Amino acid sequence: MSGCLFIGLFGHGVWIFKIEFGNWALDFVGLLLSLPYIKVIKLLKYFKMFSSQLVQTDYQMLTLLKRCKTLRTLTQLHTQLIKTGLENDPFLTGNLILHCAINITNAVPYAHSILHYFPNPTAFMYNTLIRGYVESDHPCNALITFNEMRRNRMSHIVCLDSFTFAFVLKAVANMRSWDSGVQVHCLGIVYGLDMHIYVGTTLISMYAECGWIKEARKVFDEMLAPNVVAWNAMITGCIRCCDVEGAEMLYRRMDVKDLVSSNVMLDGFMKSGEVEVAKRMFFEEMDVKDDVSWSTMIVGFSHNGCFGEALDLFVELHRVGLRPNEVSLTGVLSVCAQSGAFEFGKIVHCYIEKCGFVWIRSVNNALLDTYSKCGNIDMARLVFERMPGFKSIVSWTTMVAGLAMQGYGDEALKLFHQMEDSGIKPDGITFISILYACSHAGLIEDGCRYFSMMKNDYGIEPTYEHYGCMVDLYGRAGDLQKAYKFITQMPIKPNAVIWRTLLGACSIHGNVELAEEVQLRLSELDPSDSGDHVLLSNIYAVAGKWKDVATVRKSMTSQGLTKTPGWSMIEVDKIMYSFVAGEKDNEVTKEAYTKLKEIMSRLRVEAGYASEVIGSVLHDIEDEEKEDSLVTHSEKLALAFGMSRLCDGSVIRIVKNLRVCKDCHTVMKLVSNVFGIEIVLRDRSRFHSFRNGSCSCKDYW
DNA sequence: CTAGGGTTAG
Repeated sequence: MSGCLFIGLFGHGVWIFKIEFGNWALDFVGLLLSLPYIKVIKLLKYFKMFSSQLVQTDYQMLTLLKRCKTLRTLTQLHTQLIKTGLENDPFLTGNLILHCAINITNAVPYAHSILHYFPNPTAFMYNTLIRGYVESDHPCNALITFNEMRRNRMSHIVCLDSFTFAFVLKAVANMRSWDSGVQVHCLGIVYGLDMHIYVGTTLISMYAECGWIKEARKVFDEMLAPNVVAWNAMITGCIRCCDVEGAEMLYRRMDVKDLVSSNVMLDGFMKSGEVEVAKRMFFEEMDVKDDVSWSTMIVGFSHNGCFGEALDLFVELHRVGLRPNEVSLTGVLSVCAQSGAFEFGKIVHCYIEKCGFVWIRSVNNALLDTYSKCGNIDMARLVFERMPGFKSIVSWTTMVAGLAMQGYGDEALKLFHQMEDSGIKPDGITFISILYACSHAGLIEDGCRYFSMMKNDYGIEPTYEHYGCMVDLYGRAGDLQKAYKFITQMPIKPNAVIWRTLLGACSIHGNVELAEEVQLRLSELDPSDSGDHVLLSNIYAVAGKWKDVATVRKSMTSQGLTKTPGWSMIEVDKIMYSFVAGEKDNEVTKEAYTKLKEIMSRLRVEAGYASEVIGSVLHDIEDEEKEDSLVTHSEKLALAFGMSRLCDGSVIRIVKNLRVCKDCHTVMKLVSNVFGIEIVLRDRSRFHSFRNGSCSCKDYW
């Protein structure tokens, strides 16, 4: 109260005074108020001279404080404060809490203890502490602190302000707990702070984050004078709730647009899959672009599977003289991971080491994922072990998933226990990796145990993906009846993906009868998925039921469904080459075919290979079908091309978008033996490492 | 000495 009056009376000069001495100076205000204006100014001058020593100590302390990088050095400084009797200085203690809660990792509880022992904590201290909890692992502590603050307010110690509400609302948004959000909103109204522009903007973000777009819109519409930031928050909210059209309408209505608005729209178009709109109408038209615009585009391309465009833009970014930031780096690494661009990934890794990005966790996690998805588990392990600072849940889960994909089921489970020991709590995605590890390594009992552990010990509600893993676990192992029973007993209605998983298992184990029943369910849920029809027709083909094959294919044609074209990619000299089955009219493919011919004849002579497709079984299929079955799969072409181009001793790494077929799998095994080379093939479901005539999947995939 | 809107890995 006195502070407000003081500022009101003397304006600017006093404001400087306040900055220099902090809240601590307010104690003097009450004394000064009773004196005439001129005398106050004089007094102030004397006071400044007199207290310059003190100010000196304050600044020294502040400088020291900023140098503290760890909790250890900070506690030393705290001790120093206590020894010199400065511990009751609200300005210094406030800064101590700020530094502790914001700049030092995992030190928020310590900050809280400082506040706890401070006789009359200021609003600044509370606000800072709440702010610290927002980004912590437990944002709910922000709410607890908020309530503590309110209790103290009852005894007239602190006053809630707009900062308080802004931070608390952010915590609520991070927790996605809309009921607390509504409560805090109500309190904001009680305190008359809901119309504050900062609080209002945070309210919009909070509601949108929790999926309450209507409420967000209401706050926005009721704002007296929404500024650009508020508009941007509203547009972002629409995009979060998948309403790109609404976002675009708002964007067009804006009087003042800044760069952020355009970046939000870029992201919106990318998220809704409108890559061309983002590129042509926005990115290329923008007068001013910053690093966020570039990273948004690279990440957007990556999410939409436009790998070539993402890499081009990354190179372009260099060409125009800009430097990639951590976000564009994670984006480009994600492209390498998805496409298996191992060599390109290694170059990005060098850059990361050289430019000091190794300290950023998100970059490290992306790097880990890249090596793991490029089939180089040793490099992935290295990145994981050398990761600076603590390993986040993403780091652990990525490593577990990587091991699982390569078939190291036991090691994946061991790592999971290490993660628990290190105090990191697994979440739903961690369990997907664990269940995946179990199903791909044939660890059925373990899988069941982890599934119940997830529900009972961790209270994680299984999603479709978890159920899918379980169906896969039973199905892959050949217990189709158990898999079927599991589906019928699921507490949620099984979706197409679940049934599709069972269909896949039917295909592995050649169960025509169950496959037909599953197909019936699928035709109700998702009749237009060409993959299902292809799978069913393959099951018929293996069983020799050629008439049924023809029926399925005919019904596909009449529905206008076409088979998803299979592609395979291989990297040679940092260039990605992609092969599509049946394509013949370019030099690269011709080269691949020539080499393949040579390879296959050597396999026939030296390993007695005979194609599983060519033979008597084919005479029942129509001509078109025959041709389709005889078309060389893309992975064989990629293999041949790699063998023709890559030097001896290098590993052949191929990425395929669909699952590898049995014939290609056999060919790869034989090639690894006859030619003495190593092949790493990543298909849609897992990794296959071929060496000395056998595969790491032990023919279990 | 604090604040609201944009891109980040599993």
